[in-house]
Amino acid sequence: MRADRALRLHLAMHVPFNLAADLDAALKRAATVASIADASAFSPEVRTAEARHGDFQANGVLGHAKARKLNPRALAEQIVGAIDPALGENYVVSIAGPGFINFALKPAALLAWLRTFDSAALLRAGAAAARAEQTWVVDYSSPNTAKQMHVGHLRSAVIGEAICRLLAFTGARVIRDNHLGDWGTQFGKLIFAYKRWVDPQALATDAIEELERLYKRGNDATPDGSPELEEARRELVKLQNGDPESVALWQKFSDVSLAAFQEIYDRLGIAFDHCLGESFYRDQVDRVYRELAETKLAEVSDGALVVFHPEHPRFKTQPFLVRKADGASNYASTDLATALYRTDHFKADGIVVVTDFRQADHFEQLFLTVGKWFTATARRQPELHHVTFGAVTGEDGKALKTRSGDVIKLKALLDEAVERAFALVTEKNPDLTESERRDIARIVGVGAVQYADLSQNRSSNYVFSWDKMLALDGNTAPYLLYAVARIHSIFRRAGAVPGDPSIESGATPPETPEEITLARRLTKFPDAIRLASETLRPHHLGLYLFELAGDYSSFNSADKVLVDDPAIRARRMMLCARTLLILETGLTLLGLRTLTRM
RNA sequence: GCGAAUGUAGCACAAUGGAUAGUGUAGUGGCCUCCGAAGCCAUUGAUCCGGGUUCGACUCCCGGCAUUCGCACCA
Repeated sequence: MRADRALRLHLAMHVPFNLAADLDAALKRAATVASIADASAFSPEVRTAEARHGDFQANGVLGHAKARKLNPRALAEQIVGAIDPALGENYVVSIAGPGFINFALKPAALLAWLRTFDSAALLRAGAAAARAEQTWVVDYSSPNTAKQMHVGHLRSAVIGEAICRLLAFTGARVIRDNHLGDWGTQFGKLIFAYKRWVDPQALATDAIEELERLYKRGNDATPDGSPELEEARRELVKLQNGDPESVALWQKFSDVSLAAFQEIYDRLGIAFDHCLGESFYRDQVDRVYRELAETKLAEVSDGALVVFHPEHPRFKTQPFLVRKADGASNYASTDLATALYRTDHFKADGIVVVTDFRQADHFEQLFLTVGKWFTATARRQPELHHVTFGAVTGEDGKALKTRSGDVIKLKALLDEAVERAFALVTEKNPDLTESERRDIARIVGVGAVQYADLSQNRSSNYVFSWDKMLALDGNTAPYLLYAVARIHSIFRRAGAVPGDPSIESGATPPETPEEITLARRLTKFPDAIRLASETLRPHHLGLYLFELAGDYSSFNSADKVLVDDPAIRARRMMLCARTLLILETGLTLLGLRTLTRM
């Protein structure tokens, strides 16, 4: 056993995890060896190729030659001639078209890669170099307290969690921070309403529902200019001044809300490290005002403290309002304090905020301000990313508003998804026990909802539709999970454990077209991870997994796994085991749960 | 008014400046005596309009058109 592990470690040192990155480095070395013009500036630009051109292609020769008035084909030949001969053992190298360099993995090289990366730990070890030693804070979900989570809250939670898992897989220490909307003017109205109309019975049975009712009633009862609004404002002042009764009520609202949110998070597989909402920063904004004033970044305009950015076409006149004229803070104040806390306290190298695109101006102004502020005060500069997505709209194209009455609660959405999945699994697999079918329905239903958001990149608006969100055909969670279940089924039938080295030991290199296509796809996993994590766009991984599942299905239809020939059986078992490993690893990275039968 | 995002087959989406723009769904035609047909194979069909940059543009730049959103004390 120990010898076997040592052998695999040895192999891992000699078989690169990310083949594209390895080829890129090899071509740079070759360019130096060949002494091409400006070799140090040569960027090979190796990327995954379309299958008909091989496995990887280098596009960089064209640009390099063009810029220096060289013949691109001749330059390509020069570089290819200087490639380390050892590379030729693994790839068929060719020059095509105006000067593309193509690399096609030989079957033996495919086998070596598949043999080497045979566990989740090795995949993780291969990917973890990208962000080793880095700390990233991810700010996502971030609902307002005293209201239920509705369909509009889904995207931030689902996309944010997938980004957390991708960052962690690529080596980062990830801090999940739920930046709750738990402070502000709405609490004056809520306390006002609570004191008059709370229904203790309702509060005991469904607290968040009752708080939401009270908030709506409080809002309706306090129109502009009314004495009731004045009363609500007095309640807010009492809360802000630390009146014990008010603070106790506010704390109760927060506790009730968090408990309700947690039920949703549990179903989505989300566990926050911190829930540092706006209230957490209420004592930290004075320092922000002081520093922005001292560094002359902020000025007083119409009584408010604002920041302008003279170099920016729009923000030279559109102010970033960091303190209201009445002296109160707003979300710019607390977001600035939040950026400071994440940088100073968490030592963040990167901060990711996941919200809908309507807040793009705010975050652009925030990041510009933070950059100048931290420069002026000689602080570290974390990478700042605003990850946006389109708003959820109704069929009419209008945004679903919180107060419009017909919002869809997240709890109801998940329930409906699970019910639909249950009906489907019952139809497809009536022999399973009800308990098994319930378990499967939870994974398939919730996964379908999660994957609906993760399978597309769109920053355009998301038109809400039950049918679209819960679709079970095509590039969807059920299709991916079905592939997983079928692979498990083969191992059950064979009485074998996926990944057991003894069933793969006699494996020969892939031979049939379907085996080769599948094996080639498996080696592209590192590139999919790289792309998804660098761009903070999980759909790149989702699309890869869908293509992998498709290649597996074709293989599964064309090539029988449990055949008598031991070499063929071993290599097909290995292909099944690796497909399973990468599908399960990838789906987990997207935040989905997987299953063994469905 | 200023600004941003989006615009790809009937519908829904993909394409990190690269080679003949990929997929799903719907349509059409095949495949269950065969490890799970929630599947596989084949096939029809598209870059909003007009310029420009580039060896090469869905992608970058300029000008339109359409949809959605933002723009001083909500978050």
